[in-house]
Amino acid sequence: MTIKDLAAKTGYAVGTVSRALNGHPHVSEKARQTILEAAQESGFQLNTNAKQLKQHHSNTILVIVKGIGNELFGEMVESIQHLVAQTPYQLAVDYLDEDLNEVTRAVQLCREKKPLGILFLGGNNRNFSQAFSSVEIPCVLVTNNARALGLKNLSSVSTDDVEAAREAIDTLVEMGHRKIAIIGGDRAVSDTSRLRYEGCMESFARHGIAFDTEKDYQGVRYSCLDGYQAVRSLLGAGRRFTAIFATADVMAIGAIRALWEAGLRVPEDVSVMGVDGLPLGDFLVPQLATVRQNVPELARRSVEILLDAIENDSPACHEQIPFTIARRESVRPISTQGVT
Amino acid sequence: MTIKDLAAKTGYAVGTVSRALNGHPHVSEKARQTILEAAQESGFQLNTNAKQLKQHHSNTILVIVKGIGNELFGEMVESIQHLVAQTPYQLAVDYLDEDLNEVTRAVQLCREKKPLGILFLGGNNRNFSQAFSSVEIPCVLVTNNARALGLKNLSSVSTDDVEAAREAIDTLVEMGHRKIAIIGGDRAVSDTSRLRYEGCMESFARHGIAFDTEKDYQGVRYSCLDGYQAVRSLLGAGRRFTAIFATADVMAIGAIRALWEAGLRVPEDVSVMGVDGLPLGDFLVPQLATVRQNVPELARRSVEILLDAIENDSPACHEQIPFTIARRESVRPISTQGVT
DNA sequence: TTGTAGGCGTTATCAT
DNA sequence: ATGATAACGCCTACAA
Repeated sequence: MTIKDLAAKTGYAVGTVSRALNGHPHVSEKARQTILEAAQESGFQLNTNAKQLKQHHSNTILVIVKGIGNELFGEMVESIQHLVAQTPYQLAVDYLDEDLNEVTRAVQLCREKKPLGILFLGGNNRNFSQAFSSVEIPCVLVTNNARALGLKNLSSVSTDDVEAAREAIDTLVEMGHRKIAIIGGDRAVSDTSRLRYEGCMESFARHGIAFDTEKDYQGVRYSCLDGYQAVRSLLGAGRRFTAIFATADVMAIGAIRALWEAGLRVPEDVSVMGVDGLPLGDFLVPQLATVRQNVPELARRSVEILLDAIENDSPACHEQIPFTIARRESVRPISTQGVT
Repeated sequence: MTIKDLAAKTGYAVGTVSRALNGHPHVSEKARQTILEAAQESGFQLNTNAKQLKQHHSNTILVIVKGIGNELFGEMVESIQHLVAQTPYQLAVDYLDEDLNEVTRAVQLCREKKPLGILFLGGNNRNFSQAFSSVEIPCVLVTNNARALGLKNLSSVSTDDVEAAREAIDTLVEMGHRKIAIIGGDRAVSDTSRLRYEGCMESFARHGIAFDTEKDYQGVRYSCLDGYQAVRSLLGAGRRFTAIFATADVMAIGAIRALWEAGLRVPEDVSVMGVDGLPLGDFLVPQLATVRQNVPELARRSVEILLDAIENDSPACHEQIPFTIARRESVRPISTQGVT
């Protein structure tokens, strides 16, 4: 069943059928009716390949999600769908494995889908500096700050990672903690991990707290298991602390379990704070203290900035969205004395 | 940059270039070298639209995942990728919202990608009985038993939901529990929910335990929040029980939180068992008892059955993969006396 | 408003 | 082994 068959069936020419099907102007109401009806009845659908092959641009906004399994991105996609549904544009979502190159993928999808703009959910600055030059449509990188890249068509909307980590540590310090261990990502690989590490160091410096990165920073992957193992190696190495800052909620969850197995209670013996604000954290016992990213706002500004760039050719800009520190049950104030 | 440009550049004809690029036979070693090199150098990539438009079948195996956010499927996709990587076939993964129709999508993707076969991760039997007839390639539905549908080209690999639920309840009963509440899905909507409910009832019947579905079965959605709310309404309605069986781990997590807020400890006051075997469950305090689905095996058999159907035209078959009951910290035996 | 025809980039079928 | 050429299904000028 092709557009030709539909043409034959309705007595119109393929051109008219195409126009009717795509809601283009210059089609009589009668023709539109007849054609749409026939299409409906026969279950006809346009062949995307032929369509995209021919079209020089669609009216699609593309979302490239890096890393399925990242719950935060799941929420964000929902928000984005909501927002874009209120515009004349279509949304296409593409999920990519964590370890694949999102920019390479974008280049490919640009040729295939010819989107109006791209929203990257997650990504690595290095990939952008290497391969982004051949992307010419406006894009927004969500989650990372891309200002330093200085790319003309790449905006960014992110949480201030340095500030977020600094405030997390500030909070713990305010509560009386001075011996804090950090479970983060690999700073050599992930921009975010590096920035969060820097934020931690700033806070330590301001408070005159010594921190032994070699011994009290664990650079691991973002998973429960890695958080669990990180705490075990800290404890195994004889490190002692009254608080742990994990730069992702999932790592914090693993950390809590490892502490529990070692006979340490949260928050009685050790306070634990994560980052992200996963919905799951609200249901844990104890509820997980966290640096909560403002997902709806990240989504809203990303879409706004992208649309503005598409419609008004606005130049790239870089925004940071405020976060909030959620002091939940997994942290508690301690007297500065009682350090283990 | 098209295949024509490459032809001009290398001095060969487009036909030769196409063959070389696709690894087809009847291309001289010299031509292959020259062309591949030129393609490499200029970063040329085939246009998927044109390719798929022309091809009458690809060598792709398609995976349609229904419901991002389902961690179990994430694991399964990984296993599948591993397995298919050892075959000459390519894998394409398509993610679909929970509430969209996976069969409609399959029909569309068949026209677009012309895959050799499809693996459905999750799906609704009703959708299959309605719209599957126009799919003609071999398919495997993973997670649901599709035997009853009697479709010639649809196999299935699943966990026996009736049996799984029955054994879960059996386990709780063996531990001395007789007052058990159930948090499940909507039996009118989900096949799986209905079967698990039946399994529970079978176990109750065998043990001569009365169960008041109206009051002690909560049909909700599969989320932490729904599990949480379900327990609150149970308690609010004055229901008392020594154990809860939640037909998904995420609901169990929410349930535990609600119990905790009501001053009930797990497992001291109430035992909780889930279904799925999410990796996360291992890191909770208490570790979540669960009916653990055998994900690697589900993946392995699904792929094997699909390949067998593709390569040998084997008829559809329906397998159940054994599960295991993981008695973890969230359940405990009680004396039959001490019912709250 | 409607019809006609050329071409999008590729594969595949012919010859050569 | 290689080259020419006709589709694939659709969009889009342009002509009517």
